[in-house]
Amino acid sequence: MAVADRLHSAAIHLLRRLRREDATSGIGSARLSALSVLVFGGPVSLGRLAAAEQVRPPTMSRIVAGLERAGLAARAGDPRDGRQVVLQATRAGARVLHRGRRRRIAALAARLRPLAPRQLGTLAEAAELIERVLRRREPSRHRGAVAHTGR
Amino acid sequence: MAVADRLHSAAIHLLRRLRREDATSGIGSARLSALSVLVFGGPVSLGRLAAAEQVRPPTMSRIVAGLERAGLAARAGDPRDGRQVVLQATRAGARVLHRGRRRRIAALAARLRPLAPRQLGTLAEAAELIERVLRRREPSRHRGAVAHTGR
DNA sequence: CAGAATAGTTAGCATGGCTAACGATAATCC
DNA sequence: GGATTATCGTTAGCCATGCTAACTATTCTG
Repeated sequence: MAVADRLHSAAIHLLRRLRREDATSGIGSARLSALSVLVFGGPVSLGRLAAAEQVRPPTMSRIVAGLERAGLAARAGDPRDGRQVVLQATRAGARVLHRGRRRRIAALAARLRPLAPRQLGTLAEAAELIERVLRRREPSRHRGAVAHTGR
Repeated sequence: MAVADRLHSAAIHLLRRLRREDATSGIGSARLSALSVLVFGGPVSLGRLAAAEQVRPPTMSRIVAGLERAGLAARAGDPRDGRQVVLQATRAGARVLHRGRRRRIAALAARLRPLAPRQLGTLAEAAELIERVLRRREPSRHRGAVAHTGR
């Protein structure tokens, strides 16, 4: 479908551009995204965080290691289950998250500024449509433990 | 700006959903994206391709090396300018592109299917707007006569 | 013709995906 | 209770993709 294709390309290029803001904020996109789950969702185990971010546990293990090294998140053992690790954002983590997010949004907003109100409306409507279709259940899949409605 | 925020989130969620499809296509998203420029846009120099893909020349150099190694694109010297390299998709490249794209956007297309034609039009227009604003020069940067390889 | 500008490449670093293999802990099954 | 099995996370090692700095080769310019 041509629309799916163009939308796909546009999303790739959009996020690729915003990556540059990440570089100046000193935190990569995977860390920023995981951190946002911790800040807005509260403490969670590593496995659940990996599932929420749709990555494998080893990947999340390394992302968390980076966050910990930077003092943005902390690990704690679960007293009831010694295998699990409970992750939580630190105060500095919350601060950095909000700052990085603002920076990305500001960069995008600057580019949208020359658009006409009608065009902005089109973008807003498109964003709404995208979120809506993504919220639907996976086509031709079981109604299992998917959840992850996004943030 | 609220629109920027919503668009940002929508793009993140969209690509996160599609990331899994990448793995099965046998070609990474950067290569797929660059290859698509070659297939649909025809022969082009490396620098222009890098600009179109919003990455730096060394990055594109390596992406092209991968495409070449896989037999999906070919380099040729520009007879008029010995510094430039002209890139072109091979037949195999075009074949792989179409197959990969189909696979990559299959999930998205399935999700868009229930939308009304007018809504699909909104999404197409939004994609076009995004690509356009991304191609503008950086706002609030000094306007040297650089033009950055133009477009 | 000498020097500046331009196009690509190479080298090296960081991030972020993955699988396979390995503990360590918990749950289950005689 | 002890052996087996299942689950959780980490480690090791692979590959892709971003970047800057520094280099070569070519072209343009003064």
